[in-house]
Amino acid sequence: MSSDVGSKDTGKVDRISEAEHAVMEVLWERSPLTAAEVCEQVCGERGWSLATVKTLLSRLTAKNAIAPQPDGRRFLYNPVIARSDYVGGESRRLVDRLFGGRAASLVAHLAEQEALSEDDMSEIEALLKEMRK
Amino acid sequence: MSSDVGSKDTGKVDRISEAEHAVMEVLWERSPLTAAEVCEQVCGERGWSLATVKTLLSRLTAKNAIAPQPDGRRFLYNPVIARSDYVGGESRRLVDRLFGGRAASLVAHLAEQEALSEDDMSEIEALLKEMRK
DNA sequence: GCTTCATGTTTACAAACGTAGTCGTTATGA
DNA sequence: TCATAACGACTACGTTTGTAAACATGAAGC
Repeated sequence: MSSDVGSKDTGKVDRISEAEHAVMEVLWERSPLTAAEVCEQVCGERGWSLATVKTLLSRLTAKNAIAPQPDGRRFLYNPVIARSDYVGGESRRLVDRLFGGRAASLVAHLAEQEALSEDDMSEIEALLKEMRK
Repeated sequence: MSSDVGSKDTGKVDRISEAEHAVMEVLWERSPLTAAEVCEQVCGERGWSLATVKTLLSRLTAKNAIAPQPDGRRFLYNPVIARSDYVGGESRRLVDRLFGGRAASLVAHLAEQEALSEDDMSEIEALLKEMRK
């Protein structure tokens, strides 16, 4: 599949930038989509032009984050990496970088900063209780 | 206090990049420090030259993240922004961007990904219990 | 057939970033 | 007094990112 011997096609995905991430969110929400359809979802919100979306789709394709599937004249774009993988990776990066890899420290910090509402806390407690057994 | 009328000195701090953050960590650990001293702490670890550290210190100063305090021929650098503020900001950004602002979702995700050890979970539970009343 | 529209590809360009070298100046030891 | 080392300031340069225009090409209506 997709031979092309000699091209560097490690299955490894590059880091996704902020703008690129906005496009990924659209595709995670619903896919496959055309460039125009992606634009419909984000161009308004971010004040982008279709050209911008096209560029981002190209870059994401180059980064192996999405896969263009030919559909006549155009392409339909599909996410290649799962949202949960991305989210997990980013979360881990943050925890590693800022909390020495200790996830509990992150929660502690959020709690101290009052970043956690009473509801959040109950929810987390319930979650943990569930996890535990 | 640092009059200098006319210069754009909003107390607002710019976003700190990854490399810059490494320097901040050193200064948060101990300060004030000279450029050479900062280098002693990170140049080995990151394979940087002293020149690189000097550049980063300049940029951080321009971003109002640190404040150079004259000491004869040289400067001693101090963090201006608190580590907890930075950490809080970054955490919030992540939660907003990836979890729709719901911190509990982040914790849920970490839990599902087995990113939380048994110890982490106990620790968090204890923390929450403490917080609650 | 020819104009027009949609679409991917190429090129552009400024700002931010990572990484570092050079320059000018002053303290300092010989 | 003179060479040298230590510093901050300035300059440099390739890459990534944000944002988009120009271009080529094929589809589609007229």
